[in-house]
Amino acid sequence: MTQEIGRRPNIYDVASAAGVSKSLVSLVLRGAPGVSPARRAAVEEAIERLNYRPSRAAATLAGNRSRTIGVVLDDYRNLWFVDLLAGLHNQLAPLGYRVAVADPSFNARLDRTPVDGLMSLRVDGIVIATEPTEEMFAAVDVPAVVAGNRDMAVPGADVVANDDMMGGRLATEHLIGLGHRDIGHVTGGGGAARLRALGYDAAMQARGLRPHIARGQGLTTESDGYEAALKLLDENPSLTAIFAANDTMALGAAGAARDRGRRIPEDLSLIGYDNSPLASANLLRLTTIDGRNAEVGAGAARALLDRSQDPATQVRTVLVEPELVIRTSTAAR
Amino acid sequence: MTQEIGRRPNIYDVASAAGVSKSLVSLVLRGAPGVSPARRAAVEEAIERLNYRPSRAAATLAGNRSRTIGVVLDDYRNLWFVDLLAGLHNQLAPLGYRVAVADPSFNARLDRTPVDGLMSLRVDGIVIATEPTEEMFAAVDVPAVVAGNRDMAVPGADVVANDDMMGGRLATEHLIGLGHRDIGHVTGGGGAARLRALGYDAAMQARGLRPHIARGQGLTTESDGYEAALKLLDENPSLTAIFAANDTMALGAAGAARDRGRRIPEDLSLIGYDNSPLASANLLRLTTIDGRNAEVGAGAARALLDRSQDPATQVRTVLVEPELVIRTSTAAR
DNA sequence: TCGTGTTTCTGGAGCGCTCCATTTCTATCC
DNA sequence: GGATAGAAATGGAGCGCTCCAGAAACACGA
Repeated sequence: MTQEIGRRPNIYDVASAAGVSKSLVSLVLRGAPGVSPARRAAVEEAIERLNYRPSRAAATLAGNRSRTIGVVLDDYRNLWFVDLLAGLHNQLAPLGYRVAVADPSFNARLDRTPVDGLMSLRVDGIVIATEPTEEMFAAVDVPAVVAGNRDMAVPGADVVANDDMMGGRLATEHLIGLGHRDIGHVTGGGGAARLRALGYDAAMQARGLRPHIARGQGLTTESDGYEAALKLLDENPSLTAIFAANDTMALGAAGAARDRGRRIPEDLSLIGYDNSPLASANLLRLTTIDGRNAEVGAGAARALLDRSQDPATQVRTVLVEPELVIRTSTAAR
Repeated sequence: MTQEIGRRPNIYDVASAAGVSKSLVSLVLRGAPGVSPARRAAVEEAIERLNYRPSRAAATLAGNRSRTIGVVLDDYRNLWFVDLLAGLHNQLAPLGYRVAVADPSFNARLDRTPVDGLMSLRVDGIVIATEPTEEMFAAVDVPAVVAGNRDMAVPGADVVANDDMMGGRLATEHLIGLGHRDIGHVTGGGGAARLRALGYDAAMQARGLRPHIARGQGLTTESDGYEAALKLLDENPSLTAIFAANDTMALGAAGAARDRGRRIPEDLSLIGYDNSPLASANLLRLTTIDGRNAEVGAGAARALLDRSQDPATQVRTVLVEPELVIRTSTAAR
């Protein structure tokens, strides 16, 4: 009650306002069991009245853990991460964990990678939702999961991803099933794209069809998709279908088709990958592969929690089965 | 050097490894001036050797500030925030500030809004990049800026936004300049959309043209744009141009045009707003208004810094002038 | 009433830094 | 060489919590 003005209330102020000890306030804040309803209510009332906000810095320092999971993203423009985050959050929030997002621009002084920044935050686990590098893992001493990318094996890190190769096969077989024989593939940089291309190739070979693969200058952006699709259409005018390594590239491919006077799906079937918000847009109504990223996120969360319980558990690779989502960008030949 | 194994190194470990005091290590960590090059190098070498990562929790607690700016986002799918974040980051990073992103799902136990979570982080300033609510500001006692939205006046918060009304006028005048007279507008929920609609209306009235405005069920998503554009096209078949309140809605409108057999730009000119990554996609090549969100982000950063220097400065509203970006989705009538 | 076990509550120590007042070192000039 | 000023480096206090061992309160049967 002797709280000076101008100072933020702390746990002691709440305690004396509620007539309990600071430890009891701490228990209420953490939602611990074994607190009598009467006192819990008194503390909550005091929190409300004083407009108290707990200090996460103090909680992290004292508890030696932050109850936070760090996620490393690469590019906000590729929307596949949206479901990933949702899946992570849904699993983690009920257990009192928060999610902190770091992107590559996150780097501060003396940080080499975004992972360093997360380690400074003392996150209790890390989800790498981008192409991992050796460097990133140099300093990680908390459970780590690589999500959405099983190309690079990172020592000690679990992997949760959708089965990109299977997805590539699924997409290609869908086109073959529609009667297409001249099917091109637009690929890009990175491990996921490589696996999807492998799936495409396997499906084509299995039917004795000749694969046509093209990629752009960059990684997997819209303009890379545009560029690669143009190449494909110009070099193989008989192409009747294109499988793009992701929805963003499929958007680029759709642009290329338009510029070459090919209507979708009448003259050219187009299939993407990710089932991102873009794919459901009315302009595209893109048939795509749903990598079930919310599942991937949930799996990453579970892997992290399991490993923080028992750090010695064998490193696992969890593959989520992708699903074909049929819209109207693909049609029978 | 007597660092127990298994324990994370702290500032004392670094100090004794480098043969200096913990205070000197702290100075090096913060990049403070007045440290001799020799000792700085020794400390940095020790940091490297011990693989030391500073604890942000301890730094925040001891310094009573986090050197972090919190940003409240609403929807990752609307990509206008990408440039906003970049602008913020560019201004803030050189000064040693970091950016922490909170979205509405951020809410933890006892948090009413994402702002509460940021206050618990002890952020030094807050950028609201979504529709602000009264509730959000109840507990804010750090400098706050509303970015990209000047509809709702929040007591004590600066506002940095692009001039949505002027942008709406710009877009409409561009269409009028191309010879269009029957111009529809696709709008949505929220203050920015309202102002853009006002600009549209003003420009139409100024030329004695009759405005046609439609909106969808929801806010400003692709499907809202689709729905509203269909309404517009069906009710006013003579329409030759549509101005959509943002690029995402313009994508929806493009879908509606396609479904009604209207080619863009031959049969229908289409203009969006935001100059988001979507607008530059080859399929759309969307003429749009660039709200210069990087500028808005930079302005928000400056406002925050100014106000943290002098909390008493008059509340300001900074309007960034939007620019017309002409691509190929608009054409002369 | 007392003892015993269980639930609920408490005070002290300490997490790893920053800040600040003070001390130590270095350079310069007479 | 000694005085002085400025630059560089230091040690102590304290930020607001969590954790833990133990105390207090309560429940219930003998």
